[in-house]
Amino acid sequence: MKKAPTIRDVAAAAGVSVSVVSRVLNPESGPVAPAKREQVLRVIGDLGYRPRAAARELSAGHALTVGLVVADLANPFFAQLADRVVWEARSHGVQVVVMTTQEDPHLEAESLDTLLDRSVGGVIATPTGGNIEKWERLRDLGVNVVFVDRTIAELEDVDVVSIENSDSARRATEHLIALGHTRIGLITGPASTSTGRARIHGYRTAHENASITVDPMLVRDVPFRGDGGGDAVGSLLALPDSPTGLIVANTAQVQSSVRRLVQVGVRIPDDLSVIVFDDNPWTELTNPPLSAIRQPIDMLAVHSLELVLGRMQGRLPAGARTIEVKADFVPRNSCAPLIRSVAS
Amino acid sequence: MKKAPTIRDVAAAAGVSVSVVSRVLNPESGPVAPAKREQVLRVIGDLGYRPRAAARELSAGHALTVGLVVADLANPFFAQLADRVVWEARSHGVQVVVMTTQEDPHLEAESLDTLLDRSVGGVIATPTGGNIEKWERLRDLGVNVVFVDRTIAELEDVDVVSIENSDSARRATEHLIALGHTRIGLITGPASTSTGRARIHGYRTAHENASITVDPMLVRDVPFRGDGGGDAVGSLLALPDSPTGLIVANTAQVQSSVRRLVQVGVRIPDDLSVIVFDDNPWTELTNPPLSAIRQPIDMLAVHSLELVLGRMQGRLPAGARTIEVKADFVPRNSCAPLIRSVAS
DNA sequence: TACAAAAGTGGTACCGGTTCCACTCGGTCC
DNA sequence: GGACCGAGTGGAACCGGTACCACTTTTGTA
Repeated sequence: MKKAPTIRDVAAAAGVSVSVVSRVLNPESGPVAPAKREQVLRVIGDLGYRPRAAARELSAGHALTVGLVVADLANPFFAQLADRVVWEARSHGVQVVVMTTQEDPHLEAESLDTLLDRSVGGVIATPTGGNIEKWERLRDLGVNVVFVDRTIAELEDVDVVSIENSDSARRATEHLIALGHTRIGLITGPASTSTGRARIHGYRTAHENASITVDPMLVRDVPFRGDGGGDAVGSLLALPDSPTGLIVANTAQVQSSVRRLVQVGVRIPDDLSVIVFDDNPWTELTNPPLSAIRQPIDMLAVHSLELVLGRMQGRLPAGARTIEVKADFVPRNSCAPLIRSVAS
Repeated sequence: MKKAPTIRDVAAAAGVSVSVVSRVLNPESGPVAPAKREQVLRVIGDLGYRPRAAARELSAGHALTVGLVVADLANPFFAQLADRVVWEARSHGVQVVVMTTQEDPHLEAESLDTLLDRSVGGVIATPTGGNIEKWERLRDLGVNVVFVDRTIAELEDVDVVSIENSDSARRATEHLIALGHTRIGLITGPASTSTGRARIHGYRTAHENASITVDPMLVRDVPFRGDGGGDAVGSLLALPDSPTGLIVANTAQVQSSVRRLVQVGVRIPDDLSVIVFDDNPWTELTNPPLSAIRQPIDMLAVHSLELVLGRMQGRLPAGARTIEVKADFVPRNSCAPLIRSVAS
């Protein structure tokens, strides 16, 4: 087991001082005679020298690393987000430390502490909603925070990148209303989350615009983890006047909701028209292919990273920024016009 | 923007030397009087002191970090693997730096260099198959490498965790043979990968045991990325004597293969019996639900991390270890007995 | 009571970079 | 010819921990 060469090894081999080598490594930090630069670069190549990140971080006080804090990589939405963030980061020479919270504020707090130890320059996160003081502390210590997908209302001055949640929910709802549906179920994340609230809001707006009163029983804001989606489906179907349309407005709940629908033998779209939030490669392989709101995950990733890196390099004006990207509605075969079967 | 406290701040506030504080932090490194320990711990709490990882790494020479190098987090298999690895690592107080290769050896090489800069203590990877010298160099520099899912035959003395690839493919094939199928297509990863070869081997073995000769035209080892699966499906169906059974033996190819099958209107299982490798939550929501080989991803993650951490802490005997875990066959409704329709 | 061993403590070199400062050159300008 | 400049260079402090060593104070045992 050999030992990796250090900057002093390089300096010695090139017959110069460490200062010169350092200046070759960071060209902005000072002049080097062209001949010596060549010489040093050659030695670096020969020795296979690479600067140790830890040493650099220690003296710089912060790392060229960003933390990515998501709920759960088993959720394709977060997985794809992580994929893009890692990819974009790489092309900027930045590494990503991934942490998962499983939607648990305690784990989130732990993750943030760990990231702090690592002196990360920034954090991209889908916050659980708790840990308000912790996020503030992070920011006070100079860590650039960007919330993606969700946000925390109590926390001002934080950059946010999300989709137009309310608008997307409104459009999905309008689509079902236009097909004649008046009893539309909504399954979404807890009302304690920004996305949950926004999507309920959009759903309500569509109803108001069409002068339909919303039956509160049709709106289910359920926890992300576990079988929240399945249970919500169960109780919606058990209603005396069960819905003819359903919007599953959170990626984490789509699988369990659809599974339950399949289990109980609901025919889609004959018995129930369904629209789900977040398109992933499998939604078009289900039976029938599901109409979906497609979140531009790439855009979310690109903008988040752009913001974090921009802040880290101090090339962004002060003041929090909010970026909302548009989500597309992708019609497939899971929605049908309402046919009044018995009554009317 | 405040400045985080250092060990010297703590020492000063507690009226002791930095050595004492360091010993409180690392109990094994020396004794501390109980009273002073209390005192120091209180000050640490008050100040919210946390040791900087970079400083620790610099002096230790290696980091409490492992690199995870996978092809692509958009693939549910890798995503879930990453999820479990991150989770397990967290519970051991270790952070994970994730890198993706997109199956490109150049990107892989770049990733390895970056991880080296970070002085990671270990790397868990699904290698592309290239970069043999690079992997060796990594090992020579004291980085503990564990290959998961795949391996590189040319590289000895590397720990490997994988499923019983050959055996799993054999069982899937036998299942179809038992249903009367004799012309069974196989779509799998490139024969340059260990998994590709092993799965082809298992497929062959099942045929030999049943005294069926394998038509080489039925075996398609195609690239992971792009629409390799779809194209393979297309050409298999275009054969004059097209297969009545199909095994898609690689997660990365399942989606595109199934999509193509749906597109061209093949009826499953009436026209074609299908078995796919890797069960993910969506495979039972397709039409029909797909019979699958379920890889115990949790086990892969746990064992990989166990190996890496064990090596990092030097509590594992020398000599490479190979762990193979069993994969289950999950029968669903995508396989049917062969009914000789026209001939015979 | 004597003396060795163990417990407890502080000082400081070191890990491998970055950065500031002082210094030496040539060349330019008055 | 002396003052002044900028390019080019090396020395050394510093970032925040760890670990070794020397030292003092207990404690235990013969």
